[in-house]
Amino acid sequence: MPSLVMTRKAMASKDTKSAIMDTAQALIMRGGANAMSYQDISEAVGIRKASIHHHFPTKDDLIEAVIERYADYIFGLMDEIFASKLDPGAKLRKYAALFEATLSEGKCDKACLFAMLGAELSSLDSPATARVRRFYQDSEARLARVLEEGREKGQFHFKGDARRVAAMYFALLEGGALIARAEGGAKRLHAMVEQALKLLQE
Amino acid sequence: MPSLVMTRKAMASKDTKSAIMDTAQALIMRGGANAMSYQDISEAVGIRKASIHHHFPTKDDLIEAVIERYADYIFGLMDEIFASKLDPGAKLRKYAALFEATLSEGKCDKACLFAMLGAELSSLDSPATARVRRFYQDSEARLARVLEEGREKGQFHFKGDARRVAAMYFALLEGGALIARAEGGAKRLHAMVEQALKLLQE
DNA sequence: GTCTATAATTGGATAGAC
DNA sequence: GTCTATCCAATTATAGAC
Repeated sequence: MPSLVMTRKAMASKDTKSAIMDTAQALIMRGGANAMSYQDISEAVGIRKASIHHHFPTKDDLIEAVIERYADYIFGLMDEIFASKLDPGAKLRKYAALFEATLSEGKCDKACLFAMLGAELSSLDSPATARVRRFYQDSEARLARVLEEGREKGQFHFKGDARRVAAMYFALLEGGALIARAEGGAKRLHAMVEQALKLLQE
Repeated sequence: MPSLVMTRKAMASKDTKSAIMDTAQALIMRGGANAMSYQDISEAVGIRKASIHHHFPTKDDLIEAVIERYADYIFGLMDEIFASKLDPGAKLRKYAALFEATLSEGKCDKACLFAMLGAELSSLDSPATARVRRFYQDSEARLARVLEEGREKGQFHFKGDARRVAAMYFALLEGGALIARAEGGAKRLHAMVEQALKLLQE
């Protein structure tokens, strides 16, 4: 079941650098960048704090590397789903399923990396801030295309700019995952998504 | 213009304790609890770090006090809006306007306190975690009542459980505020809200 | 209730041996 | 590329004078 986290196979720590990034990513998705420390990573990966600095001189370097890799991974998945032969509704569901699957993994404690960083925007350096902004833009642009496609095919019924509906759906997923983490988990998020799609399709 | 932040009048630091809480709340709404320190508060309020400990022995005590006060304040506003003579659609808009106004204040850097804490759930102590959960539940329960009212009056058109739609609308607001902070601000969040209401009303 | 002073810990980061 | 050792700054928190 694909999720926002790379699969075991894809993340199977081939090298130390990847292992560090995998751990950092998991920690950020759990508690945010401010709650992620070199000490935590050190213990999880099994190397010393100083060794991490060899791969990522500063914490901002590490965050940036994780961000970049995550964005590439997500947009890869998104493009695959959205370019498929599925009908528009199924595409939106499959995309949402990534968020749901992330909540299902482990202890239901991970949300989208960019939802976490969005909350911590004020502590991020300016390249990271810009990257977060771009992730939101690019996600919404892709969603807007699928929504427009669905409207043209008569599957979705809404008035106005598809980009607005895209922004709505995206905010629902990012916010919904954060909220569902507190209670209900994947099932709860799924219910929100289905409700939104019902409104779009009737 | 009322927002999620207490108005100047209501928060005008009558006493040091309130001033500390006001500052702590603002800092959490900006960058989260992990990014809020006694040092920051000390500088903003104009007292020494040690003095803060006299009012709030531990950081968790401070967070809990802020949480409790904030929840009371928000539910006070919500109940006032939802008990008014406004039609259901107007009630939902007025509630959303609180989130929008929060983004408009100052540097567009504040989101709902509980959106921030939701992201940092894993670093919170268990009373705080429980309080976050309850805030989500209680918010959704109130929204569900208004949605049901709107459906009965024929203003809203949706199928299924009103609580699901409530969860959707709430997630949209909490997530939308986080995202709109990165770009677009209040106007952007407003567009998402209007789009959601359009889907509900047509 | 506020201050000075200080403890105890942790965080990010560097130098240099192996 | 990893380690030990160390540094410096920032936190949370306490003790005790005023």
